[in-house]
Amino acid sequence: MDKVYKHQDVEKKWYTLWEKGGYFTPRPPAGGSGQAPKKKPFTIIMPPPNANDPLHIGHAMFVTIEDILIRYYRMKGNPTLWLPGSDHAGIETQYVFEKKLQKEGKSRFDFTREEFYKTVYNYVMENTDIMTAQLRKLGASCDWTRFKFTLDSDIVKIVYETFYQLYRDGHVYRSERMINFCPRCGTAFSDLEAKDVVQKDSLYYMKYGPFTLATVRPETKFGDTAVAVNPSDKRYKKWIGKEVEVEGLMGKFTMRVIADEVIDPKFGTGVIKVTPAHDPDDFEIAKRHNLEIRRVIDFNGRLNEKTGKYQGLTVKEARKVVVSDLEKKGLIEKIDENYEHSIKVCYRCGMTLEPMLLPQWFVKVDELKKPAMEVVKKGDIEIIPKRFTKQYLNWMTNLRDWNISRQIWWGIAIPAWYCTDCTKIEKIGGITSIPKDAPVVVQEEKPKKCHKCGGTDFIQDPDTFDTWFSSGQWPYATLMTAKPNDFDSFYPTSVMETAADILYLWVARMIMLGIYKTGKIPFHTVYLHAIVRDKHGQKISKSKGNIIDPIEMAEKYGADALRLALIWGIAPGGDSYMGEEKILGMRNFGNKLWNIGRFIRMNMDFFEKQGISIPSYSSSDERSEESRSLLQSSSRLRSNNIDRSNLSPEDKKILTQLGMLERGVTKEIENFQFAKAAERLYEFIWHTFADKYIEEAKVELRKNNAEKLSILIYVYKTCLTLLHPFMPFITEEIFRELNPNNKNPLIASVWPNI
RNA sequence: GGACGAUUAGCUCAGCGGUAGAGUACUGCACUCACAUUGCAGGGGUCGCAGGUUCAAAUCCUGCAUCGUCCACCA
Repeated sequence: MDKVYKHQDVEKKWYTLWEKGGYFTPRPPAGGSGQAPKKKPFTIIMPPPNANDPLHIGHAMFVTIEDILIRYYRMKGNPTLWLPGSDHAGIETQYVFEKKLQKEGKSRFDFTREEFYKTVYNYVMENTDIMTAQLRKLGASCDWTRFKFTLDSDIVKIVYETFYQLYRDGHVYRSERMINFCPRCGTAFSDLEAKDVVQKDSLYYMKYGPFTLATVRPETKFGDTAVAVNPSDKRYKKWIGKEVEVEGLMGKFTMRVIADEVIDPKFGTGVIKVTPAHDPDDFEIAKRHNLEIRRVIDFNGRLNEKTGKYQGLTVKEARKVVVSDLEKKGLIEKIDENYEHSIKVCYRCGMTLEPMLLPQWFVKVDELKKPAMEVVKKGDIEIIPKRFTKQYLNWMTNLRDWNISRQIWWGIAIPAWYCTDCTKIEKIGGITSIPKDAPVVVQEEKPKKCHKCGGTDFIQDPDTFDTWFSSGQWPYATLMTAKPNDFDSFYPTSVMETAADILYLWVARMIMLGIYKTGKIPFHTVYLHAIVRDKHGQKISKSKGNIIDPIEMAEKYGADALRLALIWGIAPGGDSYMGEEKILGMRNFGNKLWNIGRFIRMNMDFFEKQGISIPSYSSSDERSEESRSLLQSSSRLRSNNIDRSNLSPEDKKILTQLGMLERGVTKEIENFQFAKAAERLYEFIWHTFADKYIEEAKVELRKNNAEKLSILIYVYKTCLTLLHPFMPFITEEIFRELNPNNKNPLIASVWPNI
């Protein structure tokens, strides 16, 4: 054995051997004679990484955890499937790509939609290759023969079927509602994608006919269609229902005064202007009072032709100009400059979101959420850590209809068609707007003839699906399309392991859609890991410059060291911190492990040269399928050639401790306590086995005590087996060094039976 | 405005009813005989604050403080 473990060569070599050997593909349950009870399949659907960016440390986190589980169950003999994939990540990818275009001085509007789609597709394909190579580097033992992409035609077909079904069942509808629109990204977002930011703004008290009212958005005044007060507000009672005359920037106009319960008399002066087209609350008020809805801001974030000389100004610019003009006219009474409130910004680009009216497709969640809550309440789906159960249920309770249409090109086109003869199609600020009540045909193919007017020209809905609408179907969509019978064999899956911050965005939707489409839960257990932080506990982000590149770390210290460092010292669901020193420490552990192997190998060589035979102490490499039953039925101590009475107290002690370790590690893995399992192994291997037992054994080895060596080999090999899920490469390499003639690699060895 | 989490050794975190733990950092000694990516030895904490329950509390309860996360349509 080399003096130093060379992880670069070893990792590449073994990954190729494993993959070529077909070890990642699920094998039928053991028990050739058909006597052995069939073991339950163990399945994880990999959260598909976005196909637009190389992997970051968070990906390395889920790879580590999932690979530990997968390797463990595979060694236990369960038919084990880990299905990999990648996500087209609509908005994310389009954003990244448009930024790239911007650098080249271009925009998406320089392309036709088809060209754009094709260009992004090629870009994504290139990235996918990088991404899958990186997953391999980290040791992910997933089944590449079943790799799926969210835009694979068979996946898209299933996404469409679900959409048709939802539409037929009345769970999907098209409607005009106030949505969060990002003028820079040019698309609407769901509520979850709108980030709340608290900031200080000016609150303007402006004169408005006989009233003074407070607003932070004077620039929207051109869209006002009423003035509202609280019905019980004595100050304004006499005005309710009356028309008032208001002096404005574009002359005098009249405005109706209405009363609505939502108006807080304590806010400002107790009077508000109602701007239904640009404020969600005002929109609701307008619906109750049948007010006119007048849009004055376009989808490009600029004021439109209804605003006279202000047309073309951005919201920000317009606010300044409008305020200064109002001041000139003496219409501003006072300005509170320290008004603190929260606004919604685009989670992607940080731009202030404009509440806008645009017809959108929605999933009605009322009926979908009921069973999705039930299964969690009843424990059919267990969420780990437990505290997220409450969060999940709470969120579900308050869940509102889900906007699933996005005004972007990169994604799955919505299969809906409108007859151009009986529909008035408008282009507003780069957005194609189709009226909310337009007759729609929901199907994949372009319809031939309009049932209403007989027209033959149709336009497809210009929008694409929210990425989460397709990834929300991932567990069943993948299994229905990967290999024949996969769905029957592996659905519902065992564990959904993912980051805690997408519990709502993704997990909740998978549960709702999974139950709706298949009648079954998509997975039994949800295991949520928290975010990886840097060594100071800071959130990792590009802007902070504290990025830890997992691939760089794996190249420097080895994937094994990185993997162990990632799960080291964290409670389930607790935040993980990651510093280079930690990886270094784990690399050192690997070095220790390697040197124990060298020590044993050297002694084996020495004994063999002397012609001393080493008794076999039931080594795990010989646990073939045939010997499995033997192992299951009898104690390993009795199944070997060692006379138990010869064991020294130290031997008995180490074997007892080893037994405890086997039980401990097994229990911890099954309880998702990976850090505990790893710590037990670390402690035993280094401080119990190496520091104490081996040191004591040296005396006996010098006396050519072959039985001592056989116990060393046995304990060590067992450790390698137990450690394999955590550090697959180095354990596999040492294992081979100790058994050069054994064809059966450690990845296919049998987990110690307990 | 709600909900949840955190507060333990210089740093990052485990422990969650029974004599304070890990990694890392630090100090001293030790390199022919597996490993200096090492070994041996050691220093370092009234476990955020204040009450309470208990024979016994980092650990359970109550309140407070600070930090963080999520949720919520308030102009």
